Amino acid sequence: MSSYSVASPYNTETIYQDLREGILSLKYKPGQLLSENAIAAAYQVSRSPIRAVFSRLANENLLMILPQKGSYVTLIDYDFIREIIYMRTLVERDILKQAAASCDDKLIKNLESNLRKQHRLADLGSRADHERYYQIDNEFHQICFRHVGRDLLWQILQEHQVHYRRFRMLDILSQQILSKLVDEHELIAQVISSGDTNKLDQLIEEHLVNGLHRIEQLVMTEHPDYFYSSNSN
Amino acid sequence: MSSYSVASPYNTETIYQDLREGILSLKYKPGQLLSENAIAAAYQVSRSPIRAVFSRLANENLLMILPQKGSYVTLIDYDFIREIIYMRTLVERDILKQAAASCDDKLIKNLESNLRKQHRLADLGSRADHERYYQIDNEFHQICFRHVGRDLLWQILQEHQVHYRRFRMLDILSQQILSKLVDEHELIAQVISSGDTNKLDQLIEEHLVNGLHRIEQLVMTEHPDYFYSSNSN
DNA sequence: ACTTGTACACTTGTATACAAGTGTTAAAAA
DNA sequence: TTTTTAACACTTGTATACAAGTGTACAAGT
Repeated sequence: MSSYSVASPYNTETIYQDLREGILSLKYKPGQLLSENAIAAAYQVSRSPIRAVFSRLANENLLMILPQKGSYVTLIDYDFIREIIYMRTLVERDILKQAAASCDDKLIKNLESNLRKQHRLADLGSRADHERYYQIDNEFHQICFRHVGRDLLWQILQEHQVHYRRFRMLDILSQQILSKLVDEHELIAQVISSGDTNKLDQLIEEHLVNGLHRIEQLVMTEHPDYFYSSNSN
Repeated sequence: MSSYSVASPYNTETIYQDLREGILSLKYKPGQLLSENAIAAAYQVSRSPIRAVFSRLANENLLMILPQKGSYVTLIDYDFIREIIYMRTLVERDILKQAAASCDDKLIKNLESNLRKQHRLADLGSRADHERYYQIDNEFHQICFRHVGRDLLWQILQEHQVHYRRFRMLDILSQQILSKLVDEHELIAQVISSGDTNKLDQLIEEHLVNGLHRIEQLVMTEHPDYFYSSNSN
């Protein structure tokens, strides 16, 4: 290594995280071309580390590599999302029931703290940072998983549901008003602390499936070019 | 390309599938060293395509690349398995209930056909092809998913539960007698066709969790070097 | 005007030389 | 004998040259 001026300030793992986060946050749009040379130049490295990164992204279905043509950010698979939501509903239902059954002051305190954060952001109206809201929304659910000792499952779900994450991001970004989402979380928290698990089934179902309807009606008309249906093709 | 004698008979995708299948079928043992040069030589290609493959495998947590040291087949994460089984139990419970509710002749015919295959293999005793049994076992569950219109979810679960697959393979390989597994499937099929969904919850739970107990008692003592616990470390 | 063909500027795929870290082995020094 | 040191045979990481396919732009021919 020639000491200075040649070495890139980025290491391969950082570049991978960067690109991945860029795709998941919709900074790189579904369908967009990502060229090895362009990315390599941007990060001041050769194509070698970029190719390793591209291979990983392609393997996660975030990038589609077409030999001799180009590499493109994958479209969001609508059918994929539907199945993930079905699974998430089943899991979340069970987790939240357990949380309600073993609810204590600590859990209530954590959930209320999270809800305050959600309110603070929602109160900003259109000036709210929607990406930040996504994080806090996620945190709400994670608190429940962690409370019943399933933090690892939460992490597994996160890592494996990359398509779902882009869908959620798009859903939140297209929300004019965040308060509706906050209200749903508020309701869930109430049910957990009151232990009234009867209402929970329908509540969770609605909370997760609502997003699917919103996407169907609103986003599919605005960004049909972002989506893809593996069944209809 | 110099026409002949130089080009490898393998393409990169084939090599990837090969190595992946090798790891999942336990042909490559957990903890075993896989060197880029060795694999490259075996497939008569340079390190470049192998590195791409290794990157993908590492990203799926099937290979651990230690820079300047070597690349090793990952150990099976015990805590990971536990969480996957928890999730699988929830999903399978719901799927099988739906299957029981919408049971028809076609479903019964498919399940019985599958069970006959299981019996044929189990009757061979110790001469049975255990890897083949794994496939048929899988097929049994897939039939149920497909019947309720969730074939895509089945595929998603398959792709994402690579650790679980190694666990199942090890479980089946260590079974002296396959008939116990066949009996469990037989019972599940009966419940589906009879529509007696009350027993289903416990049945599925046992069917999936039994493997966990078997591994705890039997395999952990025979192959402790195959396993790893992310919680205790 | 239309068609055809060619050159060129892209794209990813592969092979290879070298960089740099690690661990072992064996020889040399204490 | 013990310790230290140096050489060597590995490992993966990076940069680079070239191979080969694709699409476009533009000019020549019909």
